[in-house]
Amino acid sequence: MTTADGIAAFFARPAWEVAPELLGSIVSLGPVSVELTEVEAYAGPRDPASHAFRGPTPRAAVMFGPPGRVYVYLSHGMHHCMNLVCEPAGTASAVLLRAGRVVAGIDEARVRRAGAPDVALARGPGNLARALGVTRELSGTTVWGDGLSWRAATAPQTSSTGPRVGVRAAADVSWRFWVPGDPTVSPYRRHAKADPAPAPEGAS
DNA sequence: ACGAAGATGTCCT
DNA sequence: GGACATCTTCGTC
Repeated sequence: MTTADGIAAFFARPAWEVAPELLGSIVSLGPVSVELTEVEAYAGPRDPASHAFRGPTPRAAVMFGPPGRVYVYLSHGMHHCMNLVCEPAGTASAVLLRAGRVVAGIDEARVRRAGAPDVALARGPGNLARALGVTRELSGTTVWGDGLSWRAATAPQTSSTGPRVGVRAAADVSWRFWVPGDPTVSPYRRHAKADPAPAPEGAS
């Protein structure tokens, strides 16, 4: 899994399949490395919550490209969010990196996230990108080579699943995956205008 | 050209 | 649980 071809093959599958296997893997940029503890899958044109839902717009075009690249977008005008592109070129899907634990370069991460406790340095997609130093300029680059790098998990992680955070459409598709009980995982927040959550089984 | 919504984070009550 | 900052993106006119 260390060659470019091997990494590309790993990502050349549907995002919902890749996503849980990303838990425990490590993304690095410069001095900072983050071990992923929470991710979300987005399935492209078939997924109303995906930026690729309406086809290859300028912003979403990267997701229609080859796997193993990064898709970075600006959320609410201030937060960068980082995704890893899945599936072969022509098919769009991606995994949003929602949270992780800083395992290298923690001094630099503390500077970038001044005031945050260590467990929160990379908690939430905007904070993860900030701790890592990821900006839109990296969108379209691969996770191998000089800039970003990625290393597979050394052992499979147990994962919990649940609805994705902050999405209005397809609010209850269980494509969020996280390491159960890990303090670096972000809290669940439902979109204010999402359909009401389904009633729990047995509720009246 | 215009405007509404947004894969968020933080602070407030 | 709710408000709001902030500005890009994209659909619509």
